[in-house]
Amino acid sequence: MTARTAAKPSARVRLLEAADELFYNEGIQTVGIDRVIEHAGVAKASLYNTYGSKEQLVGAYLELRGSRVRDRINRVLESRATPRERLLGVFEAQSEALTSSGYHGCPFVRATAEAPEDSSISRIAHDHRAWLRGLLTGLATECGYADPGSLARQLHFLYDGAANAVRMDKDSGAGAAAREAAAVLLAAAPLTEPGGAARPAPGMAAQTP
Amino acid sequence: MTARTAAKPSARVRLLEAADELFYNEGIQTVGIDRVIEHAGVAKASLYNTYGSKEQLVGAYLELRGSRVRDRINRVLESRATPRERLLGVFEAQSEALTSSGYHGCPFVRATAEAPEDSSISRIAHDHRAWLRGLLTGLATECGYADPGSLARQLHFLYDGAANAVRMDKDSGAGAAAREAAAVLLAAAPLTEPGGAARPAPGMAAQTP
DNA sequence: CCGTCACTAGACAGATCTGTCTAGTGACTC
DNA sequence: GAGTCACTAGACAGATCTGTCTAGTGACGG
Repeated sequence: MTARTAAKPSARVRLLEAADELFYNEGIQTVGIDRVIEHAGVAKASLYNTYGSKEQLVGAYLELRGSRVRDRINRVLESRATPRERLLGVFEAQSEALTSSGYHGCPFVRATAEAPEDSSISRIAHDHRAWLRGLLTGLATECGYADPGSLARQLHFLYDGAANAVRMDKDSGAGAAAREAAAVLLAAAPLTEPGGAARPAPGMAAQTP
Repeated sequence: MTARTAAKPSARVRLLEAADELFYNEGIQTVGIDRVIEHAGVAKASLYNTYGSKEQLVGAYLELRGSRVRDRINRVLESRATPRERLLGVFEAQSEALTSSGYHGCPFVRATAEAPEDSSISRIAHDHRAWLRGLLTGLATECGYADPGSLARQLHFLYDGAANAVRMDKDSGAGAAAREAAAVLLAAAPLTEPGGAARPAPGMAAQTP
């Protein structure tokens, strides 16, 4: 419904674009409604007619960010053949985003830092993180790792750590460095033994069984 | 100067304690001055006489948090003999903090997320991060790793990722998991070859030389 | 006894924020 | 031509925030 065929974007779209730009670049609490409507070139009543409240606009902004990230990762994974290449492909997709100009850290981490513990922001962030965690765990399972959950968790640390380093240390090579570290973890993680003993992980092994 | 011998803490101390508790638990922007002075049991004029502004009180809060973290790490490292044990000791010190009740993520990450890009908050966070990065790099150098800077960077990803997972996923075992991942990276990283060829890293090796 | 010092209690100013409400405009359809 | 729909412009209310200012209190030292 409400399909716009013409060239001029609707107030809803312009508001979302303005919110995306301002909330991501400057933070959610520090950007007021007036800034958003001014940047969108839209009346204040349009915002409250379409989104209802600032909180719901913030929710729409985060959903947009999340879907972009998921699309980007899925797009990269389509061109990867093996599960191992796809696991590393997650980090390559992230590197694309991290090295693009204007990257200022994970929008979910930043929004959650500004929000109360149990807000709708936390819920959206949690859903997105669960999606990524599930993706990593599934791929690790396909690879035949003995403990795909633990491996996915460690890979997730690298993923988050790299995003954080770009924001806090202006370390633009963090994505590539995280990919290298991920490759090391993949090479070292123990596989399930089908018949005999697959290579049993250098370093320390075996959780308490 | 201004040493208080008696039992009742000064307004300065009570303010800092209240700021520490409220800013860390609820965020900086969302906690107003009135909440802080009420919680400290102190008059508003006392705050502005001692700290001058909210921003400076926030700075004092972050300095306090940072010094506590550094003290905790240094204390653990004193009981570790080898450089490798000390590197892992950093993660063990972090695990202590991460599993203590009331941990809500890295205060620097959260404060930076709320602050403009170039504020005093960012400066304090940057200094603390540089300290940790330097510590990791120095220990990696002592261990004899061929590229201590890269290894320290990857360990830092794990460190930040674990803290983030505790906050965003309520993953209370993240600290221990990060320590295990760190051990794997340590075992796999190439050492400098003194005479012949030291074990040359499984997985992929060698940056473009 | 008197001055100093650290502090309290709270009114106040000025700014800013979210959200509501009124009035009106332009395009499109029946 | 009339009605509907999406939208604009901006005043307004009510709350909240930082920071200032006045007036006063109690302890302590010389």
